This record gives sequence, C-alpha cells and structure tokens, in this order.
Amino acid sequence: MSDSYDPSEIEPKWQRHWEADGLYRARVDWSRPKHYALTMLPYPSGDLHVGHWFAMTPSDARARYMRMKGFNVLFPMGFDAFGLPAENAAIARNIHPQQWTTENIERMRRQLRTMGAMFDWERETISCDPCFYRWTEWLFAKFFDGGLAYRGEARVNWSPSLQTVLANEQVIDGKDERTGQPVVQRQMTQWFFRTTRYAEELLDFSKLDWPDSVRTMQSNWIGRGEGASITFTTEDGEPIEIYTTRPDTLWGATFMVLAPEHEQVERVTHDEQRAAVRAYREQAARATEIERSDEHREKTGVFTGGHAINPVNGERIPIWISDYVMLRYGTGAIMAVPAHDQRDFDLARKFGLEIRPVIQPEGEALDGETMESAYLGPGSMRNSGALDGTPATEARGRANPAIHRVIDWLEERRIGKETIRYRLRDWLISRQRYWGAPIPMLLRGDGGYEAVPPESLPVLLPEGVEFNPGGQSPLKLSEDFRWTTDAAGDPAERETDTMDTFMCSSWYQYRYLSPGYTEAPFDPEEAAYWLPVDVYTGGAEHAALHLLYTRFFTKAMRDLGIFEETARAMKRHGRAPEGLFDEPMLHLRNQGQILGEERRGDFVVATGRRAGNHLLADRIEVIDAALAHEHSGDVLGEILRRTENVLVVADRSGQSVSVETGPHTKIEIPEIEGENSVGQLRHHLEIQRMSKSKGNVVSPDALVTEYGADTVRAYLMFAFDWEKGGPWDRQGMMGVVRWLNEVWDLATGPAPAEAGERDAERNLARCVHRTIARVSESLERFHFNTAVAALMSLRNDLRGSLRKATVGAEAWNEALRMLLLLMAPLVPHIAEELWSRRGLEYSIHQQPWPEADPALMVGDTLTLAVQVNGKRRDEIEVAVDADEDAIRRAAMASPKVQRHLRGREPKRVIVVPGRLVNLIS
RNA sequence: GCCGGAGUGGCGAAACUGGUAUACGCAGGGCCCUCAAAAGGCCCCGGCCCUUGACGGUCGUGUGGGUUCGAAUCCCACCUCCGGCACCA
Repeated sequence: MSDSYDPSEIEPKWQRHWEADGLYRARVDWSRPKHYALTMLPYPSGDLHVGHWFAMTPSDARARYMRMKGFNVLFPMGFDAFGLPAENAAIARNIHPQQWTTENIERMRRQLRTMGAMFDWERETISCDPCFYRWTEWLFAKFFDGGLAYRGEARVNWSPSLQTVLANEQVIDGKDERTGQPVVQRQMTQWFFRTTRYAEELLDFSKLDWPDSVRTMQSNWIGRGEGASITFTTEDGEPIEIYTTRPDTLWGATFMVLAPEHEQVERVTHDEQRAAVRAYREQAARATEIERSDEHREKTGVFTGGHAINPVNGERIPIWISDYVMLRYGTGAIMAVPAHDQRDFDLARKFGLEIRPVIQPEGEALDGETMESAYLGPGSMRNSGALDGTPATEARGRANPAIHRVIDWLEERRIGKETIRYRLRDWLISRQRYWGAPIPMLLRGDGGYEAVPPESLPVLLPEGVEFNPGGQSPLKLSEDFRWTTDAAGDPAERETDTMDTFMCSSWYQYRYLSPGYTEAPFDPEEAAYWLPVDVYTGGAEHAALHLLYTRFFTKAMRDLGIFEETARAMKRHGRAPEGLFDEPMLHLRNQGQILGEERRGDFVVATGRRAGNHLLADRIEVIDAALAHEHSGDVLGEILRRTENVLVVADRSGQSVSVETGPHTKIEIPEIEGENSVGQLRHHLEIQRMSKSKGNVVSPDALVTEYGADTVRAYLMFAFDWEKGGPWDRQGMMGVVRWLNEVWDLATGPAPAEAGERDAERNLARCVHRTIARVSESLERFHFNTAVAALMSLRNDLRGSLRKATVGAEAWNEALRMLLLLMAPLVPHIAEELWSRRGLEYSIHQQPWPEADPALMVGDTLTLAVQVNGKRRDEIEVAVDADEDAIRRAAMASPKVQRHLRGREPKRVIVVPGRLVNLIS
C-alpha cells in the first residue's frame, strides 16, 4: 500500500474499468434532473492539441461535478469531419478524403480517451457519416420546402488558375493563400438560407446566459439600422429608392450616389458620360473586396450625366456612381449629404460638389464653403422648409426628435416610410467542393428546382472519383452522380455543389441525442428529456458565425415544426415545452487560448567577414550570455530568427545582423556532443499561437506520457484563468506534480493511531467544509484555477495536522474522504485509485457531492481587523456572537488602536460583521 | 475609427455583491537531511524609511482626478495591450 504514484499504471486501468462498466452511459431517466453539457466538437485534423485539452478537460470536470451534484449528465463527443483540409490532403497525396478523415478520427479518438473524460462514446457522431449527413440533407430539403432556402446571386472569390471558388479565409490580400495567384470576384448563382428573416429575433438574448462579448459581436454582426426609405425620381420619371438612417438631413442632399453595379446605372447615364461610366464600372468589378474597402484610399467616382428630383423639396441633383456605395447594403443607392456624412463630404470636396449644412449646431454657423469635415453633432434643423428649428440630437432612429418628425412627415406625404435594415446577409451555403454534404436538389427540365424526396436520402457522395488540383468539384465530373430523374420520372440534373460545413455544426447537438436513429434527425423521446443544451463550452473564435448559425437553425427548425413530436413527448412526461426550442444552448462559456512558450535563443559569438549588417561566418560558437564579456568576435548576441542557413542575431551594438553560414562554417554548441550543424542552433521564440511552422507546439501525448493525464488536466486548470488562457510554461507543472504526489502519500500512508483533540479535529473539519464551499463555488463559476488552489490548501492543512498528530483516525479518514471526493471531477483517475485503496465503495464518480455545513465552517472565535480612520492598525479575537458593543470595547482595548486614536474617543464606529471594525476619530 | 475585454509581486494568478490586497503555485534566497546528487523538509520572499534586530512607519493593484468611514472593485478623463468589426448610408 505504500508504493508510489504511477499514473501510467492506474490511468489506463481505470479507463478500461469505467468503459467496461458503462459508467458514463447517459440514459433518459425522468426521475432525475438532466444536464446536457456540450463542448465544441473537434475537426479531425490529425493530432490532438493542448488547446483541445484546455477546452475539454475543464468542461469535463464541470460535467463530472454536475453529475455528483445529482444531475443525470449527457456529455457527448464527435467529429466535425467534412471540410477542406481533407480534400487538400486528398489532392496532395492522392488518397480519398474519407480515408484521410477516418484515419485521423481513429488517432484522435485514441488520444481523446487518454483524457479520462466522461464522454459517452455510444453517442459519438461523425458529420461525414452518411447516417449523419442524410439528416443534414433532410434538413436542407425541409428548409427549401419551408421557403428558407433559395437560389441567389453572390460575388465569390474565384481563382482563375485553380478554376474554383475559394472561401474568404483562403484569400489573403487578394491572392490565393496557398498558390499566391490572384483571385477575382465573380458573380455566381448559389444556394442561400434566409437568416435575415430571423434578424430581429436573433438580436434578442434575453433567454441566454452568454458572455457579453459574444452578444455584442453578434449584435454588431446583425447590425440593425433604423431609418427611412425614400423614393427619388429620375428626369425620365423612373423611381430610385434610397435608404438612409439620417432622414433629418434630407434637405441637405446635393447629389445622389449609386453603387457601380446598380441596375439603373445604365439607364441613368447620358451618352456623353457613357464611356467614363463604363470604364469606372469595369475597374470596380476587377477590384477585390479588400481593395475596395481600404479605408485610406481616396474617394473615386464618376458623374453619370443624369439627374434626380429630391422629393422633399423638388430640387434637381446630379447622380454619381462610386464604389463606396455597396450594392448589398440598403438599396445600393444613397442620397449624398456632404455636410453631415464624411464619405459624401470627401467625394464632394474632391469633385467640387455643393455642401449645404442643414443641422445647425448651437452658437456656431456652418459654412459649406469652408467646412473641413462633415458635422455629425447635435443642433437644430435649418434650410429644411416647414421642419426648420426641430432639435436634432445625436441619438439614432426614432429616439432622435428630428428623425422622428421627418419620418412622420414623409409617411404623411407618402414620399417615404420608416425602414429597418440589417447588415446581416443571408447565409451562402453552396461550396464548389467534393468533401461536404451534397445539396439534395434536382434541376428539372423545365428549369425549376425540387428537393430530393426524403425516402431517397441520403444523396451519397460518389466513391470512384478523381481529385485533380486544377479541376472543379469532382461531383461535376461524375456523370453517374449528376444525371437522374425527378419526381415525375423525367430527366433531371443533380445539384453538384455541397454544403458549407457550418451546416453540420449547426445541428449536431441534436444528433448526439440518438446517433443511430433512422426515423428523424433525432429521437423525440430523447430530445424531450435532454433538450436544450444547458452548458456549451468552446473557443471564442466561433462567436459570430457558428453560434449565430446554430441559433438560426434552431429557430428555423422550431418554425418548420421539427420539434413538434418532441413537444408532445415532453407533455406526456409532464414537462412544459413552451420556449424550450427558441435557443439551442442556454449557457455559453468561452475558454481562452494556450499560446506557445517563450524561449531564449542561443547566445552566440560569430567571426567572419562583415559587411554592414551582414556577416559571412567562419565560426559560430554558443556561449553563456552571462559570460559574454569574456568573449570577442564580429557579432555577439542572441539568435532572434533562423531561416535555412541565415541567422538573425541581436548584436550587442543594438543592431540586428544577418549571419550567413556556409558548408565550411564551424559551429560549436558545447551542450551537444560531436559535430554541430546550423539546424541545432535555437532561435528566440516569442509568445504566440502554437503552430508546427513556428516549432512551439506542446504535444499533450508527450505530456501525458511524462506526467500522466490527471497532472496535465490539473495543471491546465490551475495555471490559467480559463476564460483567458496564456502562454505555456513548463516549470509551473511541478507544483501540480507535488500536490498529487503528496495527496497520494497522505492517502496511502498510515492514519494517526492516537485519539484526537477536540479543537484540532474541529479545526480540520472547518478547513474541509470551507474547501467544499470554495471548490463548489469555483466549479459553478468555471473558475477551475481556484478550485485547484483550494484543494492544494486543504493538502497543506492535512499535512499540518498529521505533523502535529492532534487528530484521531476517524476525523483523519473523514477529511481524506472529503478531499478525494472534491478532487474526483478534476483528477478522476487518482481519485478513483485512492478511493479504492482506502476500501471505499466503487465508484467515487457515483458518490454524491459533499455539502458544506455552515455550522462547521465557523469557529468559536473569529479575527477582526481593526482600522482607525480606514487604516488597518491591529486585529482582535472576538467571540463569533459578540455584539457591536463588545467588539467596540475589544477594539478600544488595543494599545495600538489607543496610540493611533491619541486618546480621543471615536466619533463613529463601523462594524462589518465577520470582517472588520473601523473607528473614526 | 467604432465596439467589446483586460492591465495586481520576478512569473502564472487570487480577492463573493465596496470591507484585512497579493490566497494557491512557480521561480529565487537561506538552512536541514545526505558521502554526494536527485527527491524531500523548515524558513524568507511588493517598494522605501527608521532600526543591531524586533516593534514600527509609509507608499503600493496602468496614469490622473472624484465618490465613500473604507476603492483592485463604483464614477470621470487618459495611456497601453488583446479580440472583433471596418466606406454599412
């Protein structure tokens, strides 16, 4: 019983034991409260990263805590297995994406198991599995039938060299991230989901406990704007609709601007301007989105020759086109009010257009001729006919009295109407790729689209296809796949685009409920019990896209009646379904990111031929930086970077010198025996994201081999603020190693033989119960670091009381039992092993969580700080139930207090129960 | 530029809702054990001042103000860093 702690022996043993017992199988049990804990499913990229451990093991600890608190916990795991890397790997290595993905999943599944997490593997789902994507397709078809999916035009990033569409993330500075070839914008017809239909509801977070940052990010993304749409008229009497959030400045509109792509441009343009307009439109079409949105770029634009009538005052104003007006927002046409909009101002100044102020600030006269920038502040309306004098504030929408009055005025005259616009765009879900769920749509001979009927799903990805780097999606080339028949039996063409992988992650939380279910996406009986997700954890990088899409999905599914069966099942079990399908996840917490560890580069002295900031080295030696003064050479300093055979060294002169090595350069690294090479020189690593190319990746597998899973789990929880993350630091690990070793020794060592002293035992129980309270609260709030800290403190208390030998066996055993229970969620293997060695009933993970007893948490006396005029001067010991008067007398009795009072009576005494007493003189 | 979040010892960090700032740990220093090393044990560890030492004093949570008996915490202004958005009419 006294052998030492060996995680490599106990961890696999308990993992096998738990699995064989089905300890973490989550089964519907209406007699117990449920808790659905979900952590974002990983992409099977190959190897598990410390980031996965940092995200998942604390989530696991909390799920385990909830389980011990009496909840029936579902904590599933799966793989988000469709996506581009698999297809790229297929192209690069000529293996099928399925094979690449399957191999990666197998490896990652093994690695995931070493965490010792309570994943219910029988609920595992893999999004590229036909029994999963059948339902992704089914949902698409439902959305189509429900009017939520439609065909629309969109500009996409088209790579002419690859003949394919690229995702935004693949385009850097207008070039293909991988090949460096230019990317152009191309208009294509594709499938969209009507996310905008839910814009207003998506802005409502009242049912959610989500971080503020995510809520504001989503709100900004949706970008609600209150304003008015107003119809202007061309000289030919053709209406042009504009949208503005500043209808109060309508009388200051001195020209109009249309987006270059606006469909009315052609008709508005006069012949003498036609050539200039055409040239401008072509140039705008060629420019990439990034070039167009470069803020520092000077405004450009062209006059069309046409004019429009401003409906509020009948004025005739010129119509321009400019690329700062975008087709996709509003109506793609604006009224330009240069006096009160900086962009309009810039264009007006450049081309000498009139600037007419219509909002007059108090005590200051604006002059369009001399203004240096647009005026955006408050004032009152002027030059605005009947509405002159109306006060204008800086508020947006109807909250601004000027806007409020103008909208009413416009509506009365039927010139315009109040309009709410959103920045949010509909979700483009088409991808011209192979490795995704096929879009289950057929193009009929008559040009109409119909969904593949449910009984014909899934539309399977064809197997024997060829992947060639220059080609289109292999689906387009697969004739067998492409040609089929429609519902009427006539020839039809299959859609060859596949779906965005965000589709899969928008509903996977429902598939976990019943991964093998064949009647529907999920089994209503399971869903009735488990839904909605109670706690969702994952990275903050998904704040805007994934988390918005999955909210949209749930709302759309609700409105399409997909939860109706579930609602009926709920009612049968006495659970009220109202409002339970409005949001997918009630509680969201984001963890931070683990960054690479900072490392000093080797300190070197180099000699050779120097020319300016360049040295052709004959000899490079690694030396101790502290002894640098003993060395001399042409360059002396730390290696900052190394690219192939060129080193960048921070020379003592303060300059960075590039040191080039050749085949004859002699390299000496005292720590490494034998002949040394450039590759062995270590360069400085900054704190930044881990990546293979930077050489700063920390492998969880290696850490588990060296320290054990429990130690890695506990260290990740202890060393960082979970919601913040931070740079990895290998040294800190030792604190956790010592903690677990000492707990091991305490729990396997002999219990005290002597009878205990009452006070000492009482004191130990107080420590235990305070720890229960602290750990519970910490886990409740996702503060894993303080949970570990509290348990380390309890270890210190136990050590102290063992040394003093003042505690009897019974009290000692009880304290240890509590310690193990509190440790169980964080470090499940060692807790189980010690629990078993102490002869307690299997499994520790099925024990109830201990309750802190408030009566045991306080002693007979307590220590109060004594302040004089707010400064701490002494402390006093008083009975727990001492009244204010007694506390005051005790405080006054202190000589230190007397000295600071200098004999005066305090004018006022403030007693904060249990904390301090403050004497004001 | 706009919107979020954060600045606390040498380092990671703690401090519930305004109530003893720096818990817990790392690193560092001193001592003990040991033939020695590893491991381990005990003690010290924010700055400055007074002092042989102790007792003590004083400053101190990015900066400057404010509210309060009392501020890391609340308010105002500013600085820095991180994240997001970015010509959105």
